[in-house]
Amino acid sequence: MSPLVKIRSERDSMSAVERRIADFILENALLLRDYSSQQLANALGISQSSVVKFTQKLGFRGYPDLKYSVGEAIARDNGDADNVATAADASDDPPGTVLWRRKNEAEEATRLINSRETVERTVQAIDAAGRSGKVFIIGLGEDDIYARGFALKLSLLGILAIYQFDAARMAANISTAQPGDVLLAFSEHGKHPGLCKIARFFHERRGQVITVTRHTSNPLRALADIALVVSAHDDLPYIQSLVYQSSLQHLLDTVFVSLCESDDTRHAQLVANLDRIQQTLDS
Amino acid sequence: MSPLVKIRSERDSMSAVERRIADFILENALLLRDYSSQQLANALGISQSSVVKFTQKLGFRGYPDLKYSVGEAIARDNGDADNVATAADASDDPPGTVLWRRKNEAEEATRLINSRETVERTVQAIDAAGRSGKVFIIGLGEDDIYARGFALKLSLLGILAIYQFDAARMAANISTAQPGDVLLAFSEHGKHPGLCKIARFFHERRGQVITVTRHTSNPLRALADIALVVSAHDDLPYIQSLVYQSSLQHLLDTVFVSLCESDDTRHAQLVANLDRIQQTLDS
DNA sequence: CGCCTGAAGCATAAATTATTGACCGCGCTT
DNA sequence: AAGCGCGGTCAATAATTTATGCTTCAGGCG
Repeated sequence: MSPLVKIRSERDSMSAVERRIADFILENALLLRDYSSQQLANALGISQSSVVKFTQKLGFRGYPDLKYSVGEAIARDNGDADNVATAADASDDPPGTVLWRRKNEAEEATRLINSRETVERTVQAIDAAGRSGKVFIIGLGEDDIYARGFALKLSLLGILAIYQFDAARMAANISTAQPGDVLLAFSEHGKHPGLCKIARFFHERRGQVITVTRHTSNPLRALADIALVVSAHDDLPYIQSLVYQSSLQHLLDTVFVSLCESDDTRHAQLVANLDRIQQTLDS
Repeated sequence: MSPLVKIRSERDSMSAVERRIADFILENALLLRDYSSQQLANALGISQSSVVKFTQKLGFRGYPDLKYSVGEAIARDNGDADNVATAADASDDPPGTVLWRRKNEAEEATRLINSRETVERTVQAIDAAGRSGKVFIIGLGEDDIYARGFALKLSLLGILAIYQFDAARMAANISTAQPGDVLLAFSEHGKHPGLCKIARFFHERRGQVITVTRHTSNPLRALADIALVVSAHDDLPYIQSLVYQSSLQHLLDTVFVSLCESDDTRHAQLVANLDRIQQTLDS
């Protein structure tokens, strides 16, 4: 039980000195952290032993025990209140805190708009393609590095991933596509005509098209069998760009983790690959 | 800030004994209530003074202060224990929620260990180099895409950034370095001898060396004029890797945003560049 | 190889906490 | 009214706990 509640409940049956101690603790619980039993006694003009006896009467092992309990109680009551409070006056936050909040909002929003089912279907499609076929990946503009990063990760899982950042070359690659293969197309605004053309072409060859775009209605997304979407907003364009990228990254990471955990073989292969890379790098 | 997060974040840069203390506290935070510094020392077979020094290094006033803080942290976590519990086994979280929590912890820890001052100095060094000199950027292994992404961003700000992912070529580039130039070296584990050699060489040419590594003590970091550090942990290696990357990204974003906001000219240039790119892509 | 730095322990000082025993005032009994 | 018991308080002190200074040792570097 909360020590503060306990103190209040017993207050009525206390002696005068004890009651003064009780009142002091109830009123200054926050300050207690910095008080030793001696200091508390001085503050009230009483002896230190009275303080200790007070705590023992209440059933604590001693003064430090009471102090610890009061600390817990305050923390519980405040819950995350003080986080919120300190968060409000942002001036002396560690650097990056504001940005971090923006990112969190966007990542959360992104999580909410991609249903479990969408993610699941994505994972299954890539998994299936990885077993018997190929995964084509294309990302234009700023998305290219994320596309490329994802392609690298897939290859760590033993999935054949073909990455291109050039629409024309990708068109050539795609002519080798088989039914069951997957095309992952990244485009923030989904407006690139070349990319749309590729998606259509891929679709004709009976491949599954997965698009990754901003959460707007856009031509590319309209062509998708599965559409992953990213939410990210900020008034400042350069912040918005960072926020978009981190949400995109998080979405991809989510898919990747699902993929890892969908299958023990893949998982084992990944761990082995990571180890190997680590050793190569450190040498 | 939560002492447990703090302990985790600093764990990497600790000595063996300190790390054992850290692990013990992280694993047995609940038992801490009943441990004096001496008992804790006995449990680990180390000296009591090591325990006290450990707490002081972390910025606490002493052992009781740490203990009190841990008590608060536990209480906060348990405070809404029912909420947490129901949320946890409600497996109908949106996908990616667990990963997101991991990332958040790591990003928070990373924010804590890079002081405002460190970030400021980094920004100023890059800013100065951007005006009258060059910024060299090298990233090996998995860090390369982050190094490259950062180089691209700098160039959007009108800062001359020279990116390489190859130690040998970078060595050649560096021979053109002038005093006042900056070298940004990325390496998760900071153990690559070639990179260290480059950093030393660069230092001789009176350039500022900024390193970005995991928050361990490592040879590369030791050579730095300014050391940015990343904290990231998870039991599963592939999760840890994702978490590391997102913390790294966030750190870089933080620096980038500071850079943007340090100067109106740069800011304007950036906005113009972003617009231009956008139009090019959508066409 | 010698120097330096930092980590860890030992011994000890300082502080905090817990207990003891004495004193006081109050109410109750005789 | 005097004596007695009792709870409450305190000063003194014992016990425990925490903090610090000093020494030693090991690893890195010139």
